[in-house]
Amino acid sequence: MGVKRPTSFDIAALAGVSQATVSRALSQSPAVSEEVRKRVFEAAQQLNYTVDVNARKLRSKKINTIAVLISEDLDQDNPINPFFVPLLGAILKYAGQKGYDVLTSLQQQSESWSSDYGFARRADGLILLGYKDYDDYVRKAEGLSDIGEPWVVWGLVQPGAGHSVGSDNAQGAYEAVSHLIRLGRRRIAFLGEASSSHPEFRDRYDGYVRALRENGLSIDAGLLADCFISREDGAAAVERLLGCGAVFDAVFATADLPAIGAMQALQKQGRRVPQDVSVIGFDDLWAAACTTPALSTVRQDTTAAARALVDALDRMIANEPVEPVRVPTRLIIRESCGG
Amino acid sequence: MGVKRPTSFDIAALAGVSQATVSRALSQSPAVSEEVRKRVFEAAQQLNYTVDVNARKLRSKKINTIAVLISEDLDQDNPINPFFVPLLGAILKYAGQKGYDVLTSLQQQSESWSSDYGFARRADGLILLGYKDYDDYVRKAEGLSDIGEPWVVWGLVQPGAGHSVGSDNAQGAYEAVSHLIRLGRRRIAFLGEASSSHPEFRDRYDGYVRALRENGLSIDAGLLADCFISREDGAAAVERLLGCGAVFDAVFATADLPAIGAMQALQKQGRRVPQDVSVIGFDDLWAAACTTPALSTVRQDTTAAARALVDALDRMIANEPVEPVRVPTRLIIRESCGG
DNA sequence: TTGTAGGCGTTATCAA
DNA sequence: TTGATAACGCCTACAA
Repeated sequence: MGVKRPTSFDIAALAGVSQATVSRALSQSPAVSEEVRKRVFEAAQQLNYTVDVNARKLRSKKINTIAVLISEDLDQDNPINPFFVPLLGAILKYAGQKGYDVLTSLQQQSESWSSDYGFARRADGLILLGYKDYDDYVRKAEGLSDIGEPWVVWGLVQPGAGHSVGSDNAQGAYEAVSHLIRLGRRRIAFLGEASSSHPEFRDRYDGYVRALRENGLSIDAGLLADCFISREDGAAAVERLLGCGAVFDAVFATADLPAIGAMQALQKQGRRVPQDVSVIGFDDLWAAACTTPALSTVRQDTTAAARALVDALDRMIANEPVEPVRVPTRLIIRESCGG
Repeated sequence: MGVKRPTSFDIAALAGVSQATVSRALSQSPAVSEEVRKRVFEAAQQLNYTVDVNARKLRSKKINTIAVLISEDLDQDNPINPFFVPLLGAILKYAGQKGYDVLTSLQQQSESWSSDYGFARRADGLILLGYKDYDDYVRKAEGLSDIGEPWVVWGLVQPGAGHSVGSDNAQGAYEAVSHLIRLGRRRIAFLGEASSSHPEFRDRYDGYVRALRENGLSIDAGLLADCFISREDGAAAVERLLGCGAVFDAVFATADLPAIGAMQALQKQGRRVPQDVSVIGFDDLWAAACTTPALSTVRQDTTAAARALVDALDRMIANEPVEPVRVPTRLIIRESCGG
């Protein structure tokens, strides 16, 4: 209890060198002899010394910290997009390997990202996951760019915007829907939101359309069900479709949660999955393997995504040019689509 | 780009006061007139000024940061105990409300917690989630206590150890098993690990035993299946039981994941859940509502847990006495246990 | 290769 | 209530 923390001067005294040499030795400077370095390390170990990161950050202006801002509320009563979870995990892991500390913050309401993180010298750069309000997001992001604060956003792969990393949503959707068609499905419902305020979902819709077109199938507006990313949304969307008397033999949902809700609703209405209706989701949450039947889905590669995000941020921090990254997806076939 | 960051001296000049006054005004010191405070805030706003947190931490010795150390690897290929996820979320949320920054780290291997976080002045205190190796954990934790570093651990409610918060595991298990008995189940299999290196599971086992005893049922060693917390473990455990010809009409698993695996294995063997076998899990992961049948389970209250963890740490940081906390659980009845 | 000395941007201790 | 002034613990020219 109450151990007084040693400083680099204490180490210097013990090792019989100057404080500056201690600093150099501990920060791996090449300009220090092997013999001295060893003495310094021993002294440090003996006194249980560790560099005070705050003094270091203040003096060196290198923060060595990444902030991950999640724009949703994450807890038991108010869960976030569960896809962010493995993504956050992968970011923590990879950033840690690269020597970054990671500060994670749930963005409750409109705070100012730039003053809270950039100007406050809390982090070298920001990774943004999710955006409740797209316009608000854009405004804040511009604020970041204005002050030259490095940031990367997940999901929106905009041509020209260097600071974005996302899955190849159109291609992933295209492959999923093509697979359904190959299985003989012809009337494929789309569960999702095609509004412009969520470009990722828009891209998935485009992939859906392309797959249909290339196979000579037309888009039936009666098979498009607006739906966001909760299980309840998916169930409600299916019930709406059935209520309107829509006829379909497959469902493609833009996320796993609504896909699961859709399966549950179908089964409640006596439709068999996959015999009567095939279902494919998007994300590959771990729970996709827990449903009955197990859910086929388009897997987003969170490990690759995390690497791309952190690497991009790294380069921006180092003032190097950055290209947008499109992470490939992979179709995971389980039981829910048959075949 | 490259905007030069203003310092408190710039604010002082603009507001026509001394730098010290700026500091006092911005840190809500009572010793500053309303009129001056207002001028200072306006100047700060005008120059887009924010306190440099590193300088503040260095000088004040208050870090205002909590570190959450998760002793498991968290990503797509190597998922952690999914229960930690909403818990982490709730911690992020509550700690954020209390004004703490939260640093999260996946502990890959044996690092020294004390030097990395305490002595390095990275965080005021640590919250520990999970422990791969119990003995290693104990050793490191003792290292923390030796240097007077505040820390709280989730899960192990040890009498006497002030720094622990956990669910009331024994009571939760007791209620679940009692419910099964009330439903007429008599041969209740236990899926879990009763080893001493995981006291939480041990407590759940004790609850199981107490419920049986109080109802005049005896413990049948043939119904105890060793199993850790993955879905595969649960499925394997059930297959082992069936393979041995064990007869049972209910399964209580110490976590949701093995409970889900158990249900899948049972169904694959042609046993109906809940008609032939009732199943109850532990945790109430969100996926519990996605299975068929939906999984009954013992819910751990992550919101309350997060509050207890952060509050306890808070008090330890302030050098106040801390009691161990036992967070109540709640039995959630869905379809998998019948009735 | 090492030492000296100055400063990073605050907060805290004095006087005034 | 405010203003000088001295730390906080380290990094980094610059000089030796």
